[in-house]
Amino acid sequence: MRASSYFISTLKEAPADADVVSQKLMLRSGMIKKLAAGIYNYMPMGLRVIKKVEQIVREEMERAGAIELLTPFVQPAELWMESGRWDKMGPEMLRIQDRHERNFILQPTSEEVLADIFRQDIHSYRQLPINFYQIQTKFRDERRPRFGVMRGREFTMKDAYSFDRDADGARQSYDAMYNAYVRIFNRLGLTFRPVEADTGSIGGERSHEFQVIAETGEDALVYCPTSDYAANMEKAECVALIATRASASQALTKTPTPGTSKCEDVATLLNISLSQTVKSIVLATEKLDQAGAVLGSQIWLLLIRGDHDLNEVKANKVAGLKNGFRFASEAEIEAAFGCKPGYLGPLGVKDVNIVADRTVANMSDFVTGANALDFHFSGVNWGRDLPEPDVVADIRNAVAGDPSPDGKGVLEIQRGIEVGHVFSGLPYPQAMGITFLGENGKPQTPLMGSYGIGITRVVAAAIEQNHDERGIIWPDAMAPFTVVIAPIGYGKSEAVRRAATDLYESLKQSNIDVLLDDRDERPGAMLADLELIGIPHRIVIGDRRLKEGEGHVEYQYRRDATPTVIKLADAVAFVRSAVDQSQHTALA
RNA sequence: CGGAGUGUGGCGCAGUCCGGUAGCGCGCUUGCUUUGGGAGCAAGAUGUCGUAGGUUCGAAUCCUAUCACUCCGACCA
Repeated sequence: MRASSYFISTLKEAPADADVVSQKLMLRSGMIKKLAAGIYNYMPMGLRVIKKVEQIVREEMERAGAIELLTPFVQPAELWMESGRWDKMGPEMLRIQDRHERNFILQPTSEEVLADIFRQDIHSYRQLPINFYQIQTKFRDERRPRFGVMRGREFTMKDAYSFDRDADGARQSYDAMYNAYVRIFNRLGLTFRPVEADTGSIGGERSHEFQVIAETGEDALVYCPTSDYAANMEKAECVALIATRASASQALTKTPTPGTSKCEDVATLLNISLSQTVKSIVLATEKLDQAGAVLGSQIWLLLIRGDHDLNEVKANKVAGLKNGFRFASEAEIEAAFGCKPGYLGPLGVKDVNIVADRTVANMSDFVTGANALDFHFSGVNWGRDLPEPDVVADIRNAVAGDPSPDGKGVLEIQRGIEVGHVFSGLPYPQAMGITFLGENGKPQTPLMGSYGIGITRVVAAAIEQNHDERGIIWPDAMAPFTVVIAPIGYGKSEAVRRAATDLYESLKQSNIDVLLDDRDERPGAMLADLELIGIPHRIVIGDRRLKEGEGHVEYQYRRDATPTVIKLADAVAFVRSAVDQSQHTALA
């Protein structure tokens, strides 16, 4: 491609509303242009990158045996009512009406439509397993779109849906997608980590997220450097930090702690470790009668060690809290504990369900609120001072230094950007009453899995992970152009023009995706543009080097600090091997 | 949705408090010079000051409403 007949549109300053580096660089390099909140034009340079990601995804989906199709962006509401998600999804799903006031949605995902396709066209176990995928625009009306295409409302996603006749097949389908994802992100040249994930509101049994490692990532990943354990924060299991409860050694003491309601302050005041304190979190659930009317609220007291944080996803798994909970109101707290928040504790409470974190359940001689303003109890011991907790559960967030749940080391935490997610055991076939005929001639329910990759988010995540103060540093596989030829004085020097054009033609013939920057820009402006856009391999051709010996040019990899002088005659071979080499590095 | 803030040329901003007919930098156009890291000089083009209403002799500026956008929080297959 010649730059003069292409469209390069860069900005020196990023628009004021851009706040993350990938968004700024995508806007400045002319990859995207904002059209509305969370909705972007993909400009030519950006679309090239997206197409390259899509191409790799397609190749690996096909290799894994998935079959491409395309479902409409606009879908009828009926299917979503049938699965129950019409009510469940909330305002995040954009609903529209046609001229006859029929309800439609803009698809946020396509489980229902794929289940419907299965219902119409798959009748026999002989047709299974099958896996359909598409690369399609999605719309999720995020409450607060931000970070450019990282959390846009409209975005491009690859979504695949597998159907199997039995658990064994479902496992194989899942593994095939998992392995395809590993291949995809390796080929894209990204540093990433698959982590175990909670299945969340989509439902299902088994789930992994594929996270691109980046300090600016929104998700916290918990992993064990000495084993293959990795999970996201919501899911990461926390074992009890105290193996067995020590016997009581202190007397129960009511200690004045005026004006100190936080665990940190109490620990400082009493000159004890924060890990000797226990914090109280009060939740409420509604008691309903059979008609669903609210009879009253049930109060729950969750106990977490002072230096830990509550994990609400885990709390949601505790029996009795599964159907949703809320934080108790101040009035409810005063009614149940006879005290304002800040000095709450599990001693002497009635009609409160007490849930202790695994670690808390094994603590002894600990400190909690005394349910009296400005007082805490110290030397608290289970069994002696209060009954054993009603429930012991893992309800806290992991912290760095925790033992790995596989017993093979110590956990660390890093941040990531979720770019892919695989699920198995989805409930939609049951919800929609979908069956096929099994070998025994009887109807069976297929096992469904779904597998997403946020194509546009991959692009942003790649930039978050790979950039410097000058601009983007694309991995070769996603770069809009693999190689750029930057002639100095293209309009003036016949020698430069000829050398640049010859090299350009030769590289094109070698099937290398090459851009010839024949805009005749001044060198400073041209090189700044090319570095901003992030083309990984660059050849600079100028009279100065051409006149040296038999004629030299400069090669520079985008990450290199200084250029390498090479012979013009060797340039094609040199670039070809440089491109080969960096692609192999990405795969290693 | 709660809180905060911003809308002035393609981008970044000043002007608003204190009303007097719109300005700066970048970019863009033309010419000349320049050409190995975002050139210089000269001449130019580009604005319903988000929108609607009001106050006033006069509104970017004051008042009211409205829309859009952004940030923090909550939320998030």
